[in-house]
Amino acid sequence: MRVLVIEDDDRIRADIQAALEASGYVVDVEASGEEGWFLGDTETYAAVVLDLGLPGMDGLAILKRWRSAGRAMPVLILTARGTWNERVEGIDAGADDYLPKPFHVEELLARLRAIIRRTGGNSSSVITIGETELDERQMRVSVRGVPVNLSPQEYRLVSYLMIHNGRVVPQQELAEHLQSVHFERESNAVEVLVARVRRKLSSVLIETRRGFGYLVPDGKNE
Amino acid sequence: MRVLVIEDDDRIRADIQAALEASGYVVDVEASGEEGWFLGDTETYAAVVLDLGLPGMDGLAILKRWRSAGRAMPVLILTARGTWNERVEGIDAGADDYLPKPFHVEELLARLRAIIRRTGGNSSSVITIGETELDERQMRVSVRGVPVNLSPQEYRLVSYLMIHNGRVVPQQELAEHLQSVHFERESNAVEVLVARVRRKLSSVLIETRRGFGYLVPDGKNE
DNA sequence: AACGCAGATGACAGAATGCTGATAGGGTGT
DNA sequence: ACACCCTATCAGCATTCTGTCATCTGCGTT
Repeated sequence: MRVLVIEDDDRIRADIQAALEASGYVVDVEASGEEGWFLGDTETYAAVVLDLGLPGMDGLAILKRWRSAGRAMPVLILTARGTWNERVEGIDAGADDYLPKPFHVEELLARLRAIIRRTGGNSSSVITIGETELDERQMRVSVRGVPVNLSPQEYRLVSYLMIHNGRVVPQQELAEHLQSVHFERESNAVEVLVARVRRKLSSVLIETRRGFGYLVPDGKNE
Repeated sequence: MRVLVIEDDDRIRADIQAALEASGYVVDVEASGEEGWFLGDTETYAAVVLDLGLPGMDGLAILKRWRSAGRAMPVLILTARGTWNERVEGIDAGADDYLPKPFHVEELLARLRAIIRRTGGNSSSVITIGETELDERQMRVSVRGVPVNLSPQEYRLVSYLMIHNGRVVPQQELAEHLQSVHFERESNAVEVLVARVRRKLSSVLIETRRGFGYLVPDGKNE
């Protein structure tokens, strides 16, 4: 389950990212409104957490541009100004829910789950690439219909790569997403992880792009 | 049987809550319209008691949003203004019954029983997964037809997992739902609870997703 | 063909996670 | 006051996870 977070406050953004990742989401974060808009316009997300008080392009403007371009993913709006008017404005612009700051991360998680469920995030939570299937709701990976027992880190790796299928993901990015505080210097933890996953999946799902990163090929010609 | 009460008057709310709990319902109370809407939208209730004269989001607006989002639980409307017009409006918005203030708690109980009975015959109150059966109306869990004696906490755990079957539920979320507030990561209460439930059910209903949470697999019938 | 280096693999140990039985405090009904 | 059930906590145990190291492998360049 991939979620986009657009929030300029470093602290809040980090908090949200940590909480979402702890809940098993794959998180893209963005501080700038422009970059955020671009990502939401071009990538596919299960949901978006959108701050209204952004420098540059305003949150509401972003939302309106998405909606008028036909992007229908559920959007949860954050704002410091908790006025009723603003809430109405947000809903009118096409927001699915609204959360005034300050908020508890737990509430953010609950509301996010709610809007994802409401917009049918259930049905579209299975990604199939070749013989490998990823069920995000059950957090389960199967090859030829047989469930594979993956450790948390292994699952995160596979889901991240499969969700970003068709794109070369740099090792650096993977390492950051796996966020294990431990690796500092020249660690080959990612490589070890990839090896473990490959053995368990016994398939050619993950390709190596020497010098660049890893790639799960596009699943669109099936 | 879980019931949601949305009413801003403290006195009335407390009265209703006391009466309902005395009748064996599990009651969530909420004074704010927004929070109430959110709960009704995200949680599962056997019925809702909804006051119309709420500050913030109006009762009718709440009801309409639920209905247009497909939430079908029976709703009993309360109002101080006992006009015929308003009654029609409420019914149009999707209310199942209407009770003008002031009222006797006995009448509230009777009408609540009535609308629950009326809409409760539907199949959605029984969930079967494998050999395990959850009857939400009777708040009873059976394995191979044999009723299992569960404590309140145990029942909440099982019902929550079964209602959310097919989805990995994080320990954190479970702990919150069991709403014993003093949960930190320093407690393994959830694990203990799961262990007890497993022993009582003597079945493999609840799977562990190490590092993520617990999962009751899909029952293929939803 | 040789070489250098990014990546792959196997082994290992400390850490993390979950399970279980025992215990005790709290609440309820008698 | 007493007995009983429920439930939170603790401690110990078993298992799994995961980063690191040492050592290969093989790709791509020279």
